Amino acid sequence: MKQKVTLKQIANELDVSIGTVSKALRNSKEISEDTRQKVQAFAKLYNYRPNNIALSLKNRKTKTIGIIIPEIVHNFFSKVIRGIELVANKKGYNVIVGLSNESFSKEVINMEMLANGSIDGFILSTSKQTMLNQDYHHFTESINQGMPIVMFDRVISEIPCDKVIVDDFEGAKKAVEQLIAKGCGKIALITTKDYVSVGKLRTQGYLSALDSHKIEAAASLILKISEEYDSEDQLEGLESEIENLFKDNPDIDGVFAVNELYALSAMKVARKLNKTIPEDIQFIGFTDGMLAKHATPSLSTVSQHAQQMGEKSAELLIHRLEHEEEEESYQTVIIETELILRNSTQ
Amino acid sequence: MKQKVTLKQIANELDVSIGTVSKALRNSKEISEDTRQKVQAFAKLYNYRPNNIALSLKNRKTKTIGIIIPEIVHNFFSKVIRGIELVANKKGYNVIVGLSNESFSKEVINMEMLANGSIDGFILSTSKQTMLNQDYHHFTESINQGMPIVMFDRVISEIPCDKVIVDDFEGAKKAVEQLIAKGCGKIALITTKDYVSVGKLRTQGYLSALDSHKIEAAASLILKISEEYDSEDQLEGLESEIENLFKDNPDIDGVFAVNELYALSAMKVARKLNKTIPEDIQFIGFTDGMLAKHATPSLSTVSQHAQQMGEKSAELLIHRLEHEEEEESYQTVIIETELILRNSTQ
DNA sequence: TTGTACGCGTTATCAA
DNA sequence: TTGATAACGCGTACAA
Repeated sequence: MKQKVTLKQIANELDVSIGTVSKALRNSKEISEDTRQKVQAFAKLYNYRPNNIALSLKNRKTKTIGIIIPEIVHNFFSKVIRGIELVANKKGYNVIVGLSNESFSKEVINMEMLANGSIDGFILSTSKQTMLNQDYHHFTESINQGMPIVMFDRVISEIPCDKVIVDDFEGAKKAVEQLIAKGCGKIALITTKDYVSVGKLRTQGYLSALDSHKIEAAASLILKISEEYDSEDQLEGLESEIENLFKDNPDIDGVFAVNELYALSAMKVARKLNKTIPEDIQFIGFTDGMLAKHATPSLSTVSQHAQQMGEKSAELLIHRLEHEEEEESYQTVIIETELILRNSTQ
Repeated sequence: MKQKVTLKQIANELDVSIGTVSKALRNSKEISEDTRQKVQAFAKLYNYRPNNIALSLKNRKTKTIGIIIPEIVHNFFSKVIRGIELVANKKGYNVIVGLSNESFSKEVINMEMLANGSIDGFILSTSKQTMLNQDYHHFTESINQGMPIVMFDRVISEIPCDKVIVDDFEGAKKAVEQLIAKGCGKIALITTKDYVSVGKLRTQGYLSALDSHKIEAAASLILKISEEYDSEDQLEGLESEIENLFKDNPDIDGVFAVNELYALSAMKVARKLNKTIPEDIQFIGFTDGMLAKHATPSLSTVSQHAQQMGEKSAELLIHRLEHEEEEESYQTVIIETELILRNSTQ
C-alpha cells in the first residue's frame, strides 16, 4: 500500500526543500529546468496530488457547497441536486448533502455541522416545520457569519439572500385557466396548508384565475391537506379526504392539485367513483415528477424545471463566492413554468 | 457581520495563550476553574465552534463519506443515499455526492477529486461504462492508497472491498417461480445487456427458475435492451423492441423485467395490443421505485430495500474507518429481496 | 536558483 | 496552572 505522497516526502527523497518542490510543481520559473524536471517526474511517478484539506485551510475556501433539502427520495429535489452538481462540478466545486427530513431541528443541526468550515455556502430549501415555526435564526446567523445562502423553491422572503423560485402564482393560474378554457366550470383545488409558501402562492394563482373569469370561488371546493397525509404510506387518509370533497361536490368537473401525489390520488378516487377522465373531470397537477407521465391516464402538469432551478442556484452561489468583495445586491430569479398537456385534460 | 471566531481571537481578547483556551474549552482539569469559566463564557457568547477543516488536517480524518453513483434522479439511488445519510449523520459523518452519469471518465474524475484528502472513504455503485470497459484501476488505486471502498448493487467481484448487494439471482428466481405458480408457461424476460452485473444475475435467476420447473428457455423470449433506450425520452425505442417481442411470441403469458421502466413499458405495450392484465399476461418487475405502486394496474415487484442497502453500506464503511488497525477481511452483505404482489399478477 | 519561515486553526506535549 | 512549540500539508514572501 503506497500511501498518498506529500511535498515533504518528495523533498526528502530528492534532497531538496519543501518550498523548492512546491515551486517546481507549479512551474515557477525561479526553479532551474533541471530540478523542475526531476521533481515533476518524481511527483508524477508517485502520483502526487495536493491535499485538499490543507489547501482549504490555507485558502480559507473549501470549494464545497452545502445542500440542505427536506427529502431526497423525491423527483423534484433529486433533479435540483443534479442541476447543482452539474454546475458545481464544472466549476471545480463539490457538493455535500444534508437532509432535514422536514424537521426544524435536523435542519439546524445539519447546517451547524457544515457551517464550521466544511463548506463555502449553502443552497437550501426550507423544511415544512421551519416554515411553520417561522424561526429563521439559523439562516440569519449563517449569513451574518459571511456564509452565503441561496434558497430555492421553498424560500423565506424576509431572509436577505439570493433566491430561485418558479412562478408558482402564474403557473397555477395558467393551469386553472387551461381548465376553464377546456370547459370546466366547477374547479376544485387540492393544496397544502397555507404555511407552505409554494402551496399558498399556487392557491392564490388558482383564485386569481377564477376571479379573472368571473367564476366565484367556493370554500367548499378548496381542500387543504394536512401534512400528515403526505407520506406514501398514508395514502388512505389522503384519499378519503379527497373522496369527501368529491362526494360533497358531485358536480366538480376540474381539479387542480399543487403536487403530483395529490393529483394522482384525486384521479384514483375519481375513477373509483366511476368518473371518466377527462370527459367527466379534468386534472392538472403541479409537478416535475415521473409519475405524471406514466399515470393512466397520463397527467397534465405544470412543470417546474427542477434541474434548471438547481443549475441557477449553483450559478448564483458560486458567483457570489467568487465575487465576494463586490457585495452585489441579492436577486430573486424566477424560473418559468411550463404547461405540459397530457391525457388528463381534453 | 461577526465573522467566525477562532481560538486565537479568544486568546487575544482574554489575554491568555491559545493553548489555554483550547484546554479550557475541552474541560481539561489542568486549567483553573476561574479561567475555564471565563473562557467558556466568552466562547459561548461568541458562539465558538472548532473549525472542521483544521481538525481534519490535524486528525487526518475528514469525517466525510464520498458517494459516487451513476444517477441521482432515480428512486433506487436516492433511497440508498437516504440510508447512507441517515447512518452517517448519526455517527457524525457528512456525505459528499458525486454523479458519474454512467460515464467512466466522470467516475474517475469525481473519485480523484475527492480522494485527495476530502473524504475518508467511498461508497459507490459502478457506472455502466466502467463495467463495459472493465477498467477498474481507479478502484484499486484508491484502495491501495488506504482509502476504503464499499460497493453496492453494481459491484465488481474482482475488487477487494466490502460489498452490499441484493440476492439478484434469488430475487429473480422467486419472481419467475411466482409467475409459474400462477399458471404462466411462456414467460418472457426483459433485461439489460450482460455486462451489467445485476442484469446478468437476474437473467440467471430467470433461467434457473425455468429450469427447475422443466420449462425450456427460449432465446426468442429473452430481450436484452441496449443502454441507449434507458432514458425517459427514448421510450419509443424501448417500446418498439418490446412490441416486436410480443408480436413474435403472441402466446407470452408472463413477463419478468429487471427494472421498473422495462416492466411498465411492457405493460403499456401489452395494453396497446389489447391484452388484459393480469388475465392474459402477468408482470413482475425488479424495482424499488414509486411507479409500480401507482401504475395501472399496479405492478408486482421484487423489492430491493434500497434504503437498507445504503444503511448497511454506511455501517460497513464507518466500521472499517474506525477499526483500521484491525484489518478485518472484506465481507459481502446480501440484502434479502421481497416479493410484493400487486395487481399485475393473479 | 534554492532554502527558510510563516500562517491557515487545531490539539498535544513538554517546559515554565 | 499556564505558556510555548511542534505538527498536520500547503503556498509564498523573503532571505540566502
